[in-house]
Amino acid sequence: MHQKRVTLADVAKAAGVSRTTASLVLSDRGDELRISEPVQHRVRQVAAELAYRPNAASQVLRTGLSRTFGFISDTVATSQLAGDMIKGAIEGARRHDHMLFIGESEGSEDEQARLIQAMVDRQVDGIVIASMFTRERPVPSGVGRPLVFLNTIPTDARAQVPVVVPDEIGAGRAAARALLDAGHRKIHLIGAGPTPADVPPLTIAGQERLEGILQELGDAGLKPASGRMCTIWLPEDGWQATTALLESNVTGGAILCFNDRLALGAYQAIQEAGLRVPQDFSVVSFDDHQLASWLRPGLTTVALPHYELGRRAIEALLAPAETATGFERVPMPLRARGSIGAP
Amino acid sequence: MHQKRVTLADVAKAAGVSRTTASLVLSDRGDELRISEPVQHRVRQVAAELAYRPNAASQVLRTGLSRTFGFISDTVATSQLAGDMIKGAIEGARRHDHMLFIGESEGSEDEQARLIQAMVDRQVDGIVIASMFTRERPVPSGVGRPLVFLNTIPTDARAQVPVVVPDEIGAGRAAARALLDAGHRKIHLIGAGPTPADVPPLTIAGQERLEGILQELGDAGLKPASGRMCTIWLPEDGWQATTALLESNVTGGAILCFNDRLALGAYQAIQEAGLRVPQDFSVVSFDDHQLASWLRPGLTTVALPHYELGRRAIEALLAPAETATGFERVPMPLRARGSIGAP
DNA sequence: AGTCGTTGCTAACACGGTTTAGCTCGACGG
DNA sequence: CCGTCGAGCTAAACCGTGTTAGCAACGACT
Repeated sequence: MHQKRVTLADVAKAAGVSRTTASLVLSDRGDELRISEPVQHRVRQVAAELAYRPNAASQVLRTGLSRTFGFISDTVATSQLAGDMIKGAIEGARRHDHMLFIGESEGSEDEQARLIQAMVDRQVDGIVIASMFTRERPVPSGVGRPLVFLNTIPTDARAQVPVVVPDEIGAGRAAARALLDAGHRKIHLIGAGPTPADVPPLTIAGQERLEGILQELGDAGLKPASGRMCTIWLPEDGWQATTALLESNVTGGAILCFNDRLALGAYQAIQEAGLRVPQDFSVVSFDDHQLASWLRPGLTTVALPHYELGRRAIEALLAPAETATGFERVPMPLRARGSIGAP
Repeated sequence: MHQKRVTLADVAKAAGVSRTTASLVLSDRGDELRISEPVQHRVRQVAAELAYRPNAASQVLRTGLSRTFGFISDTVATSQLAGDMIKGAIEGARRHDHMLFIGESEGSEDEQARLIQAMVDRQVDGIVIASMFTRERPVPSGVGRPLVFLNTIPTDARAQVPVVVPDEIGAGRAAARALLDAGHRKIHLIGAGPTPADVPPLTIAGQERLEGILQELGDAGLKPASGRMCTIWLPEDGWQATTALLESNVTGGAILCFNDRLALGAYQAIQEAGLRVPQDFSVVSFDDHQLASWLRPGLTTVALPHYELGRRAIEALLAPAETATGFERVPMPLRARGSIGAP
């Protein structure tokens, strides 16, 4: 049972003014439209006493603005990464006094279209289309609302959609630099490399991380000591690649993994071989998964700024349409822990 | 700029009927109110041709129903657990053709009240109040919409709120039974115990898991071989407790950890002592964190059914008010992996 | 022939706000 | 004494749908 809500008409009646006046006062246009101070005060007081709350549906209907955003991701669950991204989006929305609709397309274009439709029906003020792993996707057409791609690159380069992505190239450089700074010259790659062609398909993150790594090593006149491409980046794959590395008579040096899960596998392989991090091998990776701080020693990793990504995507929705095009690359900060030692 | 939407009036005009007729046909009340078949057909066809979509704001205003739920959690980010719970809630909402608002209170009652207010303003059809770790909380008053507590217990027991929680007692029994079935008699607890009083404050999960464990052991005429309470359940704490256990001259047996993170710490301590899972120690725990499948050997754990929890909370919102009271305990299934061996 | 019931549709109001156009009244200038 | 102007407020239209009451036409029955 909904107890009956207090309406604007109730407030107006109790304050002895017209609905118009009450509306003007409560939307802070009282001065602009010359409502006297005493009347304004009375209206506000009555509204507070009655605990008046405007009916959002009615405001949406009239103004076309819902103070609501939509956030569609392809997968929410695969990683807690998503959680942080959503958290950032919620915070971004909150700052602008908006609420957030959330939806999950599970990678299906049809389901995504359905969600966009449902959101547009509800007059959202903008939609963020997010992916949990960086990849290319077509831009949905005819949405009629501001759109932002998050962690996703439009297939059609001409499409005028603002894009927010992590700076993976910078991250690659940062990871390599961390090892170089510690004095390492023999750097083994786990997950991709050693040449730019050795990258798992469809993953832009892998491609760009490798690009950054090769740049930074190149600047120091170096190349990777070795590289092992993994099609999938789970701990098991990291374990296999690292075990293979150890069996090739490598007993020390630096290992650069393309994500934290591969690094977990590397830790396991190193420990099972009776070797130690960081005394025998220095390890560095990407993502800053929760896991990284749990390992012994703590894993040094270049963090995916999920919270920032979510927040900035919402901000991008609100940018004026002219500004709102082109890429925003969010920096990926290095989280130094205990996994890097001297060579 | 929004291109102008097609309205019901446009459809009616194009089909040569009144708005009323169009409305009746499109809300499937045409037969009931005797609109002839040819007219119905024409209206539907025209609506499809014009890609007519009803304006949700207007429907909400008229009917008071928004086909929208709210989901408020105290923390989204701490764990990917939240991700699955949200995923379940989204799926539950989708099944009933609803959208989901999401909000995060960060544990603040004020912020929670603000979110509830904003959602009620938007005429949500119900609100789920979720917590990421089971605990007690007061029931917000005067919401005027269906409410469900998820993973949270009302402080005031008389409060008539449906509650959806995981069956932690059953989980405790299942974990203990898994070890008993493998033949273990010496079972060491990490995180809580050995007596019911040895539980970290404010955690209902800990209390109930312990209760289940003690019940199951009691049924077999046993007591825990030892127990170490940890105020916080991070890997570091599990490592310390397990290291202490190993230093007390225990060189084998079964370890029952109160969550997967503690179990990670246990793995680390065992490996650093030169011992092995499951040859020297069998390990079992709770949660089924992503981590559990990544460890070597895979960690046997009793899963928190986050997805189910989220889904059922939404279902509970839709249950008729009379039914909608009391607890629903969602079973926690055992995920058997490789961490249990013979004694 | 008049009454009644049925079929097939529509006029008009309601929902709760925002916004535009305009009304009233007193002061003031000519 | 009349016209003008600004201050301070309000009537009424509007957003797009759902819903109630009822109208016109027509055949059936008394």
